[in-house]
Amino acid sequence: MSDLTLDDIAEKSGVSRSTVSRVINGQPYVRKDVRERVLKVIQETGFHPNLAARALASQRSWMIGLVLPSSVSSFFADPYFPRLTQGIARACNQHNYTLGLFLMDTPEDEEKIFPRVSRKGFLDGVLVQSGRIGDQLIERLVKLTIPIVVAGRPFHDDDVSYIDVDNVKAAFEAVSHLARLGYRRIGAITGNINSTVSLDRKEGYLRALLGHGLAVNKALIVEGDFTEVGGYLAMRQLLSAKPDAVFAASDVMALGAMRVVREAGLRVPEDIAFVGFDDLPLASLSDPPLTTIHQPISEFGEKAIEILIDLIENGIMPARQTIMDTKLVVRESCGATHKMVLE
Amino acid sequence: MSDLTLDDIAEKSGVSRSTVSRVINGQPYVRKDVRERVLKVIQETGFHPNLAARALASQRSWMIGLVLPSSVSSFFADPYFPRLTQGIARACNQHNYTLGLFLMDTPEDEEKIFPRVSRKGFLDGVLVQSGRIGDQLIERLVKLTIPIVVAGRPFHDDDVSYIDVDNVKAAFEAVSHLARLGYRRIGAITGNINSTVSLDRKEGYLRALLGHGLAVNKALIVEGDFTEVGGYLAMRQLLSAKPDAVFAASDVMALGAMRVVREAGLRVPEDIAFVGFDDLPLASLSDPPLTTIHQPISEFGEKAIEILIDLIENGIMPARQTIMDTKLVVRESCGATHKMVLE
DNA sequence: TATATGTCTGGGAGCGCTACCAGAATTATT
DNA sequence: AATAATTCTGGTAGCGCTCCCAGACATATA
Repeated sequence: MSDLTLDDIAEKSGVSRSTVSRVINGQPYVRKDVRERVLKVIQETGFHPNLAARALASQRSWMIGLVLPSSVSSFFADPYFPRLTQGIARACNQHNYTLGLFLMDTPEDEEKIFPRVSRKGFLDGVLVQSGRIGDQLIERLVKLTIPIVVAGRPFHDDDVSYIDVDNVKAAFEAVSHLARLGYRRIGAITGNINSTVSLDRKEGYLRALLGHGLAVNKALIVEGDFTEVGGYLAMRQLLSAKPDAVFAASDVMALGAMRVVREAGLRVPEDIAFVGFDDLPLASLSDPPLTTIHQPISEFGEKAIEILIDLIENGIMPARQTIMDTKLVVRESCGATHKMVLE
Repeated sequence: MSDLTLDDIAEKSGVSRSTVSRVINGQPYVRKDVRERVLKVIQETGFHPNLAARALASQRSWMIGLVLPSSVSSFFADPYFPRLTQGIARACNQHNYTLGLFLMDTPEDEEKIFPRVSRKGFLDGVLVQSGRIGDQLIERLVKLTIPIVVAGRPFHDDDVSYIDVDNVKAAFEAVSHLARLGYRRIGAITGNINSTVSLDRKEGYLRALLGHGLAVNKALIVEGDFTEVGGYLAMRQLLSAKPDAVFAASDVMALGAMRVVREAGLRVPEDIAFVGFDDLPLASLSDPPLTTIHQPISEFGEKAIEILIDLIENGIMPARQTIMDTKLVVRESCGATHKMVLE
């Protein structure tokens, strides 16, 4: 198809290569009729400039890398990441960037991919998902001079631009909601405790207990791993501590946990109430519908890309932190409607 | 970091740029000690060749595009696609290709992205997800001379390399299994009927009925859309036709459908048996565990990439069709174990 | 009319590689 | 020892763009 070059188009439209370049890049200083003539030739021939050549000459690839570290293995177990990816892809399209996907399965993958990400002139910027404690990847990437934005608060957040939701506050609200409904033995199923998300949500849980004069009971806190199975296993453990309500750090885990309750012959929310986190479409479809924290996942991705592009196009500025809002969505699993009916 | 060029490395190791290039690309005709010397300098400096320059000079970008047409809107609704993407990403890493993700939300996106995909010298090859009938995208891509592999049988399958599972056979087996268990009123929840997957699975369903002397009843066939909500709605419609078993064209739809059964106060499999399709992790965790057709999703993606790379590296050969095997996984939702206990 | 200011256009250098070619150095063959 | 074959190395010409500069042309200002 487009084996044509700028010179071919130049010749066909009787101008110089420079002028064609100007037309293609929408630059000023081209007479109107000339511009139209060139545009017409481009249209007719179906010409598209060679991106490799453009990237080499302009030192810009118009490509953004999305890096998902191997430590975040739940990518495809948790619908969160596909949704995030979707938001990111949409934003990239909108801004005419191509999205490169760097999905790492294993730490060895990381070694293999790192050079590719770090090559100068290959990526204009990188969006990295925050991983687990001790993960060196982000720090290594930050050391390169390449523009970078982290999705989710990284452990060393000094001097790194990142975007996150206020997990502490969100969890605080979720658990406070349960406390206000009168639950006294509120359990928690956390995510893998080696990530900031998990730590922050746990922190919110603890603060809420404190704020409502409830004692912290270690037996009521179990670590999950953001998967349904993880939620299931955690809940089996939690059951013996006899919680009257449970805050799960993700909807998927809440669903797994609720399965345990059902299998034990107990009811949600009458015997054990639940609040989840994410507000995936699943949440409103579960039985009973799940009360949860709504995260604007897709917008989160879009915003992340916008920040990154700003960084790319307007240079390195002091690292910027962006915190997005969440919202408690009350459905039936927390027993709020149930309780109101009773009163 | 790597603001270095080949010439810098050449100078530092006292050889010419050509020799360094040979070393980097593992070409022969470099004296052993020279090679080692150069390698050492590369290591020490952390040099990585500029990919844009390499792509321009060699006319190879080492980049593969994964194109998901807007008609496949269920990218994040259905865990199938994330899993597929994972397999694809893994294979790309393994073969040192970078994966470009072209996720189209709307038909307008398609217009915007198409030029980017078709640009000569930008992508070495394209893997496209088969879309819906009338979707022009694949045909447009095929017209370009770029190597292309379609995931899922396209409508016009002449002269296009594609990879798929034998959906007809798989559905046939699933439904035959139900028929053998003695169910007589076997319903079907199909996918959007404008795609080959859906048509093929429906075809398999019909053939199985035929093969077991069961009448085809239009009221027992309802169109879904591969989402849980779609399955839910389809089942509500299906319920009045009083099926004793249902074949759902995806696990996710089966799950939605089973929810209807539960809400109607009926039991699975005693009142209505179910067989799904995909064998997602969800399937073994549902209540009851779902009998389903196992697809090797991740391997499917890997195989697709391998075919594409072969196409890229060894030139255009006659279009190749690859069909992968599926397997019926019997769990409890079909009532097989239940029936055996009764007998 | 002469000069300044602004608008338009083409030429040429260069981005950092690969690939080809010619010649030097080394080894094998007569 | 002379020649042929092979291994090794550097020089050079692009790949297809962008970007800068100089000059042509058009319009505004004195």
